[in-house]
Amino acid sequence: MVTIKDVAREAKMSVATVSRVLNASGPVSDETKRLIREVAGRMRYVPHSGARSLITSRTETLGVLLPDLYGEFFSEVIRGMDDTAQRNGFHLLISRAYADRHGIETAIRAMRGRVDGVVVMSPDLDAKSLLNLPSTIPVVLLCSVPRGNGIDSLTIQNCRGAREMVAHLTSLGHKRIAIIKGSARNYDAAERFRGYRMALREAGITPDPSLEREGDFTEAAGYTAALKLLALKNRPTAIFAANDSMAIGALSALRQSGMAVPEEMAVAGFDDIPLARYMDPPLSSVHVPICELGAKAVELLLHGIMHKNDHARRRERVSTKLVIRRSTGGEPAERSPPQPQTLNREMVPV
Amino acid sequence: MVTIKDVAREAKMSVATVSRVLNASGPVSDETKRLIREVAGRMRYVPHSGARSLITSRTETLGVLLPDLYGEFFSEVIRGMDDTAQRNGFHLLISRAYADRHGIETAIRAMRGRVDGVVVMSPDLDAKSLLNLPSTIPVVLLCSVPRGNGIDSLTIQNCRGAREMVAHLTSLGHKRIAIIKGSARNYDAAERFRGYRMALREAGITPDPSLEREGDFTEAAGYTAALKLLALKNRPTAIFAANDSMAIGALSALRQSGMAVPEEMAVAGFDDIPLARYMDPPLSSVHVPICELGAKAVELLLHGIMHKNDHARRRERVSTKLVIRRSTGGEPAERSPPQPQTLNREMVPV
DNA sequence: GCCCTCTGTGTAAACGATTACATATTTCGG
DNA sequence: CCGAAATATGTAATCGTTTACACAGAGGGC
Repeated sequence: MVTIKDVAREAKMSVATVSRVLNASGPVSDETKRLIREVAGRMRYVPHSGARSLITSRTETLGVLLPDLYGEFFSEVIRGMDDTAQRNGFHLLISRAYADRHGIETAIRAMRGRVDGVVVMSPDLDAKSLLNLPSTIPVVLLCSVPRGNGIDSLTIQNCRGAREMVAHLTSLGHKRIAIIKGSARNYDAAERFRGYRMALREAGITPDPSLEREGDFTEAAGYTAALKLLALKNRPTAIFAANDSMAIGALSALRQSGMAVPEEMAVAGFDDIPLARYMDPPLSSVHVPICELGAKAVELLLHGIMHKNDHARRRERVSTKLVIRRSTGGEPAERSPPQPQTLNREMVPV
Repeated sequence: MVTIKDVAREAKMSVATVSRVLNASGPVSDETKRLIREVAGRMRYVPHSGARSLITSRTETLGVLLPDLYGEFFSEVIRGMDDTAQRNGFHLLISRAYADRHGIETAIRAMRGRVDGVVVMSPDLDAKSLLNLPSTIPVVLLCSVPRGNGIDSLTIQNCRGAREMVAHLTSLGHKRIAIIKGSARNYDAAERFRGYRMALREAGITPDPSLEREGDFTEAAGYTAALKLLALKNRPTAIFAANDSMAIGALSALRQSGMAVPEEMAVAGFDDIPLARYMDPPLSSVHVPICELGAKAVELLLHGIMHKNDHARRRERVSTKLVIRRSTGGEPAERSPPQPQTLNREMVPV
């Protein structure tokens, strides 16, 4: 492996000068610059990042700690992160970890010295412990309960998004709106549920516990929950699933049971994954700009790193957008005069 | 930041002894061991990986270079990689890069000194340049054209999988089988197309260019291609899409055009993403063990690292599995006596 | 002609770990 | 009871960078 010394020897210069050229620090004559660049390029010299980080105590690497994520969400959030990181000359060290305290602490430990900061996604409601993370380095909490102790955090506007979708359903005249909830201990899930309840209350509807089903964000859970809802003697006329995967599972169950969507049952999801529009019928959903979420998280983190973490703590949220497609129809089972529609509509592409 | 010196001072021992305890190298008295472990734990000492890598010239980090990947594939492959890496005490440095020569070389360059080896996924057929990678470190090529120059490679049994699926369709009596191809310059796509052609030939069917449609692995492409196929005067009776996303797009198009699947048109995909079984009708597909693919890639890489890359080059492939669901039906448009069914069947879950 | 400020370059001390070698102590066979 | 072998610990060199400091020469104001 060629080192800075090799380059210096070859160029008949000292290592200091080579370093100065390559980091554009300090004055160097144009001729020397040219020479050293040429030699370094020819020898394919790349500085050893370990040695560099030893002296500068910067690694130019960001840690990313994720729980078990599936599908679209994972890839999109990483895409956003990597773009922003690369643009700023940073690398991404990615690791999956159990969401509990121990898992996260161990993982952060293991990253110490390898990263300048960490994005932690720990959606578990019970992970109180994040309060006293070994945060000698900047941390950004992503889609996690925003803790008070001075850690930046970034979340989705879950509550607002859910509330808007359910409000849309009530505006269509639905009175019995079921929800398929996300995992019991999941923060996003809890917030979406809160939005659901809020919208019902605002529409003067009393929540019916039999319409509130447990789920876990998988298609299978949506499928099962939908069947249970159909078995009720007093059926709902609409189902709001806390994410698209469950909504798709529900659609599948309804189809098998011969229920017409949206005529007999309206269905809505959350996330707006690319597939949503290719469902039958195309699925109404709450759009989440996942990629942007990752990008913002990294931006926050980089800011924390640049300012040595002594800035006012931020608590940001990315906003969602209602996307109404056919699965929520316009004609609920129990009719009521159609409301004026101010939400943005979108149909299946040509 | 607490260093090994701090620990040594606190424990009233030399750094050498501390290092020996923490790395279990060399003889140390039990009492000293206990003491040092206690002190190190109390002080929350974590060795600086940069310093360590400087002297050991190992980073215990693996680089992963991926192209623009979407959805399931990305997350699954990373899951498999991370599991195996963690189990062996390694970290994952992940980066997206353009698939062309320059992009990959730059990315590998940027990783030098940070990683002990790299998994490169470069599905672009034209990326001949991979031949002379700056491979001072072990490299494993994933889902890429296997190059001859002594780089380990790991691919999917694309050709075989596609061939089996198309053979299944011909066995059902289909004579006019269309294909929606993957991206023109994509290796996996090319192989799947090869399998398609192979199966046709084996069934004594002459390929019809009008039934071979260009695609790019997106739902939108599948949607468009399916519409084009429907517009033909001499329509196919079955559509084989080179991946599930396109198959789903095709299903959507067929549905909108009022075509009954599988009665009027059979549809099959490739990948068997989780959603496949929740389609209407549930989508027949070629199952790819993506997670395992990632795990195997890392295993290969670790092997290369342990053996300092001087082992015989390997070229492995993970095998696919036919999953027949309803979208391929059993009754093609043009009847023929049903064949005995030896393939594994699977229906929508309860 | 002198001092001061630039410019361009080199020397050597960090950074935090590992480890070969040295040293001190104990164990033990004969 | 001696010397060898084994055990336990310390000293210091080393890895590849960056950078404070030193220094030499050039240019310029007085």
